[in-house]
Amino acid sequence: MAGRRSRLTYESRKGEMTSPQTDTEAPTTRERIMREAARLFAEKGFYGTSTREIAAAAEIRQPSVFHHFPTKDAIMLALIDINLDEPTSVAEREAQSDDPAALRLYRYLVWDLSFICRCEYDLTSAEPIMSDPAFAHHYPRYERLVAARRRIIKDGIESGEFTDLDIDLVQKIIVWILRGDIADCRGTQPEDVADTADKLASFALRALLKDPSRLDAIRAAARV
Amino acid sequence: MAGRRSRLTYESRKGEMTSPQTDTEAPTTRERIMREAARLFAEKGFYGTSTREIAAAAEIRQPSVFHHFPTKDAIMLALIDINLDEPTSVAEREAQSDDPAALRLYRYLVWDLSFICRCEYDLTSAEPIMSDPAFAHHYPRYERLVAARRRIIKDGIESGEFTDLDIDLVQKIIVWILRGDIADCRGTQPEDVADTADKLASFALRALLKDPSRLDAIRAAARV
DNA sequence: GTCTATACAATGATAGAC
DNA sequence: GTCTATCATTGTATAGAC
Repeated sequence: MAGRRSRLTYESRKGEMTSPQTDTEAPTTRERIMREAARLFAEKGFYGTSTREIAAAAEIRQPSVFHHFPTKDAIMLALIDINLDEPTSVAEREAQSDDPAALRLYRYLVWDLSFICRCEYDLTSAEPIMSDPAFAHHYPRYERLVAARRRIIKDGIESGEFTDLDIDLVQKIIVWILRGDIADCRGTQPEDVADTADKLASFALRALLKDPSRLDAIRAAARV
Repeated sequence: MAGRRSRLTYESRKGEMTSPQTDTEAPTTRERIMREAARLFAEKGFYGTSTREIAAAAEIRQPSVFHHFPTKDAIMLALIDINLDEPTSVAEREAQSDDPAALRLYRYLVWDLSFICRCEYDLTSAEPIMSDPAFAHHYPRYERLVAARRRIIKDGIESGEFTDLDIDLVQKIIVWILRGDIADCRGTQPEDVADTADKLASFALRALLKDPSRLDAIRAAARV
């Protein structure tokens, strides 16, 4: 049921999304530019990748890139959008839920970790660029995602489900795990995605839960 | 005793090190170049930082940089050295120890997390550059550090101290925490360093330990 | 050891034909 | 929508005076 709902949300948004995701149609030039740019940004960084390399990988000439994106920055911005839009929406929904915090955190983590690996664009470069002064305009958007995650952790500590740890430190570790997984999952098979997401989310919850034996019940509850 | 020993190792090495660390002497031009380069690499990436910017920050002219380093790459290589040399040495020593794996992992983590924050060069850029094909020559050196950490985790799982988790996944998470702390600790006060290192190492061990109530005993044993 | 001057390749972006 | 041709700028690195 939960899976069904998120799938519908997904489908209904597809028209306005920049990604074809599971479509079988041939990718448009714009999509090819984004895909190859994301791959190259992940490998050599945003500044280390030239528009000529992107064009070559997308099999067009360098000036043609600028027909689809006004600047090189705009390609990065499109990737940042993908990296922030849906994850923020899901995190905010979980932040407002009345379920136990441990269940909400587990659900969010599994969803985000899966999203990361299923996304056809390599988002490795999109996370660390948020610390780049040149892209500082997007701090406020990122802060919404941070605030939603923080809320869930805070609820868990206040309800006594989680050990009384430093909220911001826990928040940081969660971001590091998400970023690490982004950088790590390039090319992972769809089979392993759900399994890895479960293992990573379980690791975090085992460290957080005052009673780690609750973990299996939480995992079972999330599968409903 | 352990603290004394590592301090002596430290001091005896100082002559051949590129870093003045706790010295009160004015930094040499070479040190200033490395410090400012490290700071700028962390902010805008290796490729996003020009030798002109580095020179300006170090208060010299751009060609003067090339009197101290043959190429721009060589500045990065000097930072990679600092990021790998001592941590590998400490990890390999702990890998060969006969102490319980949980204690060895905790000790290594606290040492490395403290090293990261106490290092006067911002090593943020040195870790991810290991995935950059242009710096692939250093894979073998990095692999030694990875192997030593892996050994400790493996020992802990085989001895039954740790939950039976995927070794490589645990290894990855530990790297993510170390990298995250590197990127996070720029400008942290020396007071917080030991406390943050303990909290991060404790988080990892709480997730790993089959019996989390052992954590406080481990922390106490490491303080001897 | 630092400087000025400069070589020369690579960069992001534009103009205008097709 | 893609191309060729090109521009202004910035990049790393060198030569040689002081």
